[in-house]
Amino acid sequence: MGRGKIEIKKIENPTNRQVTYSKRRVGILKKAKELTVLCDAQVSLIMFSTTGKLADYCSPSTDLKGIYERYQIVTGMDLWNAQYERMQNTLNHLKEINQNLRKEIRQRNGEELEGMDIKELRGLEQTFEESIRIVRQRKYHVISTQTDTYKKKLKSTRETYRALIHELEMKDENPNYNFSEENHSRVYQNSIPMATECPQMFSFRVVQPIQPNLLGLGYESHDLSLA
Amino acid sequence: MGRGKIEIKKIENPTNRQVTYSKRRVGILKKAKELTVLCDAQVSLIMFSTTGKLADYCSPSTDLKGIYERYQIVTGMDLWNAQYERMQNTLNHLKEINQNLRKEIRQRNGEELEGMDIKELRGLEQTFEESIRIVRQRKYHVISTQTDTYKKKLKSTRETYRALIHELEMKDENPNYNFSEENHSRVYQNSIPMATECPQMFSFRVVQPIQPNLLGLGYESHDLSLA
DNA sequence: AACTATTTATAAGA
DNA sequence: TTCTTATAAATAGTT
Repeated sequence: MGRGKIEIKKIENPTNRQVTYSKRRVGILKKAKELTVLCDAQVSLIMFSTTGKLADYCSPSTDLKGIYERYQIVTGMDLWNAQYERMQNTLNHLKEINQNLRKEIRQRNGEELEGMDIKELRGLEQTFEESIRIVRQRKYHVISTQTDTYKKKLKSTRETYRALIHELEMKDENPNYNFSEENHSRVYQNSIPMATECPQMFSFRVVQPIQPNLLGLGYESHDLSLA
Repeated sequence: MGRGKIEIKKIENPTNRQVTYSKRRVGILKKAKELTVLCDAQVSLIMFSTTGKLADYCSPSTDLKGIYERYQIVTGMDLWNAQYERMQNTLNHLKEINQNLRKEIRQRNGEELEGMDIKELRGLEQTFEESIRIVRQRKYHVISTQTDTYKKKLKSTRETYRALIHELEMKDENPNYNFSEENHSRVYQNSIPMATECPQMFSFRVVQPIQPNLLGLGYESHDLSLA
């Protein structure tokens, strides 16, 4: 339809191609609109030119999503649903795992014991016993480490103090006065309140029998009394 | 373009409308194909007639998914991504929760205690103590219930046995022989092995001091010795 | 972008 | 539906 008939194959001249695209784009859009109005049809038309420019039309009674969904229903073809369903499955699986983990935690909190028989209860009890043993071990380890650290700090402070006293002694150059061993002892005792610079420091005594329980269950008091 | 010019508005006669749709559908599909070939464009055309029949065309260089993805990129419009992203977020959130739950369980198993300070360790220990208390309580409850049940069964069995003996006595009609109270006792003792019909039955003794620990911590042995 | 000769699409009828 | 055909509409090549 024009001055001359054209063969339907790619127009090699880019300018020509672009011009033809512009003209025909308008034409097909008009056709799409007319089809929508005349025949009460739902139409979606999307075009990308070689240069990537988008032109589209969608009949006003619907939208792209609606068209696509209807397309899927009619064709049975699936563009996104597979992925969507896979995600949904993963989601449900994770939720299930979550439920089980929560239940496990609740049982470890001593809840939901109704369904368990004696064997299971004894197993749970033993798990707790083992856990409590490990936690206590760890606790003592932490305490020991901290106490050692503070002991070292204290020792260092004492040595610094002793050095200062010694220096003072030298500077005084008073040959008539000498620190006795006893005085030294007093000085060290006075230095003890400096430990308040380490507010977290504490000594502790463990209320524990000398002989460990021979049954190996070790149900002594594990409370720590702060000095 | 035809014998007469028509106004672009819905064709009310359904037959006419259907005929026009058929003709124009062919026309627009041809136009779409021509546009694709002549201008090297990417085209998607989807049409639903009033009767719901689908007709579509998609340029061979791509597919519907490709067209829609490109459409989304160009328009910035989002057809499914919002939902998709929401799911992805939920998924990640669930994964995170699961991680935390697993960590909690590991800590409750006495693993991963490295980062915890004394206060936290003491808290964990107390949780264990409480849990162990509840589990033991439950365990004793289950055992007591079972034992009661078996006691009742045993009592019932003894009564049945006694009744049978009594019946036998009557039928014998031997006035020279009577069961003494002593014999009765023996009979009951013999009946005890019948308890083996209840294989799960057991009596138990709790190794427990008469006086509870006054500190309220109750670290007695909670092992049960099966009789 | 406008023009216009021609081709193409299609409305109405069969 | 399909074919026919008169006519409207689209558009290729030109300006």
